[in-house]
Amino acid sequence: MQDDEELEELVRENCACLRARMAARKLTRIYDKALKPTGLRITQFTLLIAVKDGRAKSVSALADLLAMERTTLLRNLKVLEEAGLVSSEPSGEGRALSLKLTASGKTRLHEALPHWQAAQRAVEAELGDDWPVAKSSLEQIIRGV
Amino acid sequence: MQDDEELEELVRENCACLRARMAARKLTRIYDKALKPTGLRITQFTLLIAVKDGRAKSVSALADLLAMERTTLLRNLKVLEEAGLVSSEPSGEGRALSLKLTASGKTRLHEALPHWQAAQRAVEAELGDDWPVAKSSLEQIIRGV
DNA sequence: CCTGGATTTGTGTAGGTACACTTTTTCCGG
DNA sequence: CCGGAAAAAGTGTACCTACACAAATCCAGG
Repeated sequence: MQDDEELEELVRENCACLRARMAARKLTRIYDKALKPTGLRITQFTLLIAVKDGRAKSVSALADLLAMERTTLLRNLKVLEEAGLVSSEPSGEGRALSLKLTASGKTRLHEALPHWQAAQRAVEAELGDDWPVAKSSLEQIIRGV
Repeated sequence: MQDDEELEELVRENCACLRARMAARKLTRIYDKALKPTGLRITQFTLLIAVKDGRAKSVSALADLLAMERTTLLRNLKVLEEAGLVSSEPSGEGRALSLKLTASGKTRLHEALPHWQAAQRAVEAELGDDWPVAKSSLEQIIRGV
């Protein structure tokens, strides 16, 4: 048991979770702003891409792929379904659902891609040579922890 | 169309925002779980520490310090006030509010510190020598972007 | 056939996030 | 002194996040 003041200082100077959340907030604002003209948010945008990709055979599998709690994904998908961008139907395998983009979803995704690219380029330019290092660090956290 | 496929691949393999959000989600689940017995979440915990520290002279200044949108911070503070852990009153300087921990807030923070430390140690152990690098990367994103 | 465990999807509740817009207060130049 | 710019706090709406709990479906052993 050490001094509380010291521990609090340690939290301020070292907390991995605080730092990750701060970084996520900053980046989310940047990407959301860039995607604004398309009416999509970065979460919805990446979700559309993950659904189109189709390598996840169920909502549960997709949640794992996105390091997202399953029920969170369910709520996020609901928004996209109500917007007519994604459709879901029984896949025939177990109780799993099959997800796919609607025509409207494909169009919106197509329109959004350049806006994403602009944000991504701005971020990479800002970070310069440190971006590959940062990317690798983030992926290690995602995989490892 | 083929161009789009390539861009979508780029999003999956490279998006800074997606990676930051995934990392934040993973870490948040770990820290929230560790803090569970205290009834605090990691956001509330770090907010208590930031308030106790007292180097922010207003809610707006505190928001900047935490890379958080001002109105988000307002809502998060409201939860802590209703829980009786934080109190706010006019500071006398401009329209700014003065924030401070209640006795109850100090107690809860004291109880939570060891739980935070356990989570932090686990994460640092998992990342090993890469933790300093990851930390530095996150801080660069927070500052730079 | 059928039951019990494993897998998957769904709901209730609660908190975290932020944009657009508004309201309140202060401060300062004329 | 006064009127407007600047700064700070507050509200409406909508979406993101996740735990606890429940319901539906499938599959293997009896």
